[in-house]
Amino acid sequence: MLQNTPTMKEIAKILGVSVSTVSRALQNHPRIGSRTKERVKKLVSELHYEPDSRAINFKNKKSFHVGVVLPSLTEQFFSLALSGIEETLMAEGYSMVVMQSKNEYARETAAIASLIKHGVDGILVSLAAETYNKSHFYNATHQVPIVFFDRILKHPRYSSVYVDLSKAARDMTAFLIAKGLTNIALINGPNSLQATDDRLTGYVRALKEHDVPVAMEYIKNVDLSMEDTVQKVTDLLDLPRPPKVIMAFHDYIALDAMQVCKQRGLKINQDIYFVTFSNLSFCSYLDNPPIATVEQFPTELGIRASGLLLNAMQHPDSYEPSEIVIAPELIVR
Amino acid sequence: MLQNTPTMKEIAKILGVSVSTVSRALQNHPRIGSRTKERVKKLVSELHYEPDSRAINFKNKKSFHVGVVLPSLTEQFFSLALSGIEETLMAEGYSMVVMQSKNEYARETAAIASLIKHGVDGILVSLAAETYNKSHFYNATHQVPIVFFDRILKHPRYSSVYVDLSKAARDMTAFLIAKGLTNIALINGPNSLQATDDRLTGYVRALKEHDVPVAMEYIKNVDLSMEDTVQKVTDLLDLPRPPKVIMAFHDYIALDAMQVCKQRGLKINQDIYFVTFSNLSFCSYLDNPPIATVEQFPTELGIRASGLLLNAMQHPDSYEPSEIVIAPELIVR
DNA sequence: AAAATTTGCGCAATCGGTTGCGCATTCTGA
DNA sequence: TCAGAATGCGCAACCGATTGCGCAAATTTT
Repeated sequence: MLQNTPTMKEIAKILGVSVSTVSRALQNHPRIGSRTKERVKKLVSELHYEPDSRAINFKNKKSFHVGVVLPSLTEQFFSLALSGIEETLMAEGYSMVVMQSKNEYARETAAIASLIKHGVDGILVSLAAETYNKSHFYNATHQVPIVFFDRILKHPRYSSVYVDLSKAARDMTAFLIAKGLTNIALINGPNSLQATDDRLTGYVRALKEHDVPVAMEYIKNVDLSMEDTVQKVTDLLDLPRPPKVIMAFHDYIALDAMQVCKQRGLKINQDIYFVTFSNLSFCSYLDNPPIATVEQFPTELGIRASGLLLNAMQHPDSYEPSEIVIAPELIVR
Repeated sequence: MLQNTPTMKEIAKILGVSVSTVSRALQNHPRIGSRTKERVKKLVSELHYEPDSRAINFKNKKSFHVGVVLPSLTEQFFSLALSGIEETLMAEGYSMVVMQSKNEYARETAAIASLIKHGVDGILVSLAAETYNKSHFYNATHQVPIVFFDRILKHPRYSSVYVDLSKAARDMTAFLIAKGLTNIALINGPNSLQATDDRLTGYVRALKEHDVPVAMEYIKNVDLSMEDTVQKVTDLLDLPRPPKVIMAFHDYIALDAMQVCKQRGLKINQDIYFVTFSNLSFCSYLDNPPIATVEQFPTELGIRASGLLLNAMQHPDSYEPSEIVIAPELIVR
């Protein structure tokens, strides 16, 4: 059923010319006669000849493929980033090989190895939550340039693009304090991520700047399971002086937390308030959405990261790792 | 900064053996002495030698890449399908090159052409809403096997995997009638999609089976813009006998439709009911979610489609196009 | 009409591996 | 001790395209 396209050799044989003539005819080389060019082109289109891209990539030592490794394909944040990446790469003739780590260290390592094996020209990575050991990147870097985005690896050797979450947390906290809401709990992400640090830093800084005491019992880290979220929220609500606001690092965490609150008879946006760090579209459809959130511009993140990588791939000699920090935007609903 | 790995030639020269010996030593060929094998492997690991995948792919006439073309990366349905595809392909050593058509014909054509150029071994496609002309697939098929999923192209030449939406619509309609809700409006998708036909067929069939008259003014098609949805819902509500239920082909369409209803003072799940065809996770967080929906098993869809494609790629000679129909599941909340 | 160009095309190397075949050398058995 | 087998390794072709160089014929120049 699948007929394979002919090779240049076959074209050449039929026409009684050499392979090099066919090659040059197709490139409109000036030293090939116009009569010959026409004959070649005619036969090429008749036989639906297509050059073997594998052969060309081999010769050129390029594949025009970029690997993308991210925690999850189904999280809207990464989908949006991926969409930006795809558009940017397509415009430059590159295509995108996508793998998900599912936040597992083993998968991430396997993905990087697989990408290298498949011969990508560069890699974009957003780290898995589980990744403590980073040695797989140090090896991979021998082969191709790597750019980190969002969940980055701070290291002078790598380029990275990320959102200033410290500022986001600081602005958000300041906003809440200004509204008179000072009992702010922070439900933060896994400690392995730089972003978790950053949010905490911004939160603490804002509290101190406004002379609000930092209550350690208000600061929780959750893994990404629903059970853990339920547990931590329960802990918070059971405190002698429960928080008036819950600052959740992710919209889905906030949604789960809201369920817990509702079950305990608390009215959202009345007895307790929520704010989050990811401005996911569907939250605007909720009857009682979080009162404020942070726009992190995921698509922009993807675009900028691909831009850095394209630059690294196209000018490998002059490539120097760099860092792009995107300013978050506080959104009050 | 990026040091390139040595080639076999260099390894061979250092060791004073031939390239073929190095190659065979790395493959544990029985005719190579164990002493030599060790020397080769030692040097190989010292120099961090990695075989050039482009050379190997070239020789093997395989790239172990599969192209995936879908309307959007940011729609949860396709994200889930993509996730299933990724897992299935990874398990077999294939990786996935993703491109989005954004429902545009031109982008879809360009994507297919680009994938062929990049030398993928097979392609998975979910059609763009705008795609009326399908000739780009007929050409591509000369090169590699193509499998359609969800938004399929019915043609004996192609394999396809899709959900039986006719049955879904029929079951859903029957469920509503059984609840005594007979004034059912259908907000359907673009006419270019097979799924749109199927939903209409199932809807009409169920109505007829239960002797409910089919009201043409209850049947609307929307493009994927919010404005159009608002317009069509307004039209429905302005009817002398407005519908009691709105059956929306997509959750986001339902959400937009709900907003219109709310603005007109209608109470969701009281004055008017909603049902949808896509069981997106966040709807369960709504205070008044659609009373029923259809699980379409998008991940399963992706898995099955990749399975068919893997089979086609691994056994190209015995490959015969086939069709997999997945049964939808009615979910009553 | 001879010399200098220009035009048209083929030869062969190359990219980095894989693999069939053949040639030594060593080992085995009678 | 000597044929036959087993072992260890190299030569060279090959995958499909690109490209520098060279050679001959046609064309232009003097």
